[in-house]
Amino acid sequence: MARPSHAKENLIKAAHELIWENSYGSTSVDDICGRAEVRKGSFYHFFESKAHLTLATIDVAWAGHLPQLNEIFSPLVPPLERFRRYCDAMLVHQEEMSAITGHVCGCPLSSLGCELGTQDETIRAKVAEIFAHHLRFYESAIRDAAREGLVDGTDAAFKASTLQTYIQGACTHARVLNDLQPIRQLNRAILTILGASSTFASHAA
Amino acid sequence: MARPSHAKENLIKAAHELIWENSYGSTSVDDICGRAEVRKGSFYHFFESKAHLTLATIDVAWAGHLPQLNEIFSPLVPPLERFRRYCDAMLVHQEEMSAITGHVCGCPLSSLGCELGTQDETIRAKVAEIFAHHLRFYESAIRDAAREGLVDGTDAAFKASTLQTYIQGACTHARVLNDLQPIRQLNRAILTILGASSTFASHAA
DNA sequence: ATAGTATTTGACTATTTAGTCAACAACCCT
DNA sequence: AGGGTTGTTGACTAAATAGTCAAATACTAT
Repeated sequence: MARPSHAKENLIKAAHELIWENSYGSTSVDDICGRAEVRKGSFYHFFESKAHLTLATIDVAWAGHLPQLNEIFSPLVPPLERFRRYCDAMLVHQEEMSAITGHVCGCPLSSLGCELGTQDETIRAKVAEIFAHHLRFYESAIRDAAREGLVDGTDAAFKASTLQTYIQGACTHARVLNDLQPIRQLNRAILTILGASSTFASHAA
Repeated sequence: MARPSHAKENLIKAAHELIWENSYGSTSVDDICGRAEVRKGSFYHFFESKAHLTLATIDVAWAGHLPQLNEIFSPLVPPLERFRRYCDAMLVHQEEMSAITGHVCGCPLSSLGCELGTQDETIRAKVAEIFAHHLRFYESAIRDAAREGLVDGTDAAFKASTLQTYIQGACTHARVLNDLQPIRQLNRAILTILGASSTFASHAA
């Protein structure tokens, strides 16, 4: 063993930020090394390529995100409030990024998956896999809401995937419009899609 | 006047295809020239830069798309059928692209806007402007549907923007999953969002 | 202390990139 | 027919790009 180093994590953090804020294509290895304050030799000591670093970036981001999802979508939380908290957290997150970068950045996974979806199958598949995980949180919240009579429970799987598509759309749209409005409307739209009256939203709050 | 040429339109067509199928960042000027069978000198005779060509690409695509929108969303078409036709046309289009390229390609405008949203303000603004045009078609269809008692007409503007967000999400999601399913479910989801029973869908068909 | 190992470094290559330019060629109009 | 204008060409530059490598360095475990 030798020489403790933060280079690897610095590179992952820098890559995540730069790709999220800009894009995969416009972020060079030199850019990443620059922000991470790591020389290029070290980059290739830890990662085979830019694509491999990007995969690591996704893994690390997901590992950091999962505990939050588990907390927000805990079965102890009333089902519709899960969505409310989820939307709140997303808005806070987007507002922070917007304040830092001067742009609405949207969902890093979504943007990356969209950009590379047709080009890098490994990255596309990993993004898709993480989306599949999200779907389970939505679906279980919908079923719990149905059990409490808050929403219609028929076809929870379809409703969950509709929600996911919508959430992804809100992130993309917010980025394109450079406007947080779609994120602000997220919870209201989710309730509309679920067929729960928007009264539930304020009630849960 | 001198020498009629197809170089300009060939370049626009090639750029549109390559950027849609891959991405802006991974499409080089040489790639575009290659597919258009035009030499690079000619490229720069017609366009200042790759970004300028991309803007032209958006303009031309929109000019070609507008007549179809006008037809599909004609006030002579029953309002909910407008959405059905719109979804049908989108599915056909996506299936074609998928057959040609081997990938689900999603919405070229959406992908481009997402990729460049934080980097090229001119392109972002143009994409946003075209989205704003689309919104009017949705909104007017919703109002017409409300007048016929097919949907609840309160907050047509909110419902239209919810639809747009959803549609954009479906395109992005389909691309990331490399699966046409979100597009196939589009009409059903739209009816759900509008609060029209899905019976209307088959009725309209 | 020091041996061994993981990390760091900066200089290096080879390729790709956007963009330039001056000479040349084809067409339309008169 | 031929002049003027527009389009074409390919060779050119300069910068950016991903990725390599051998030598140097700093830490840890013994």
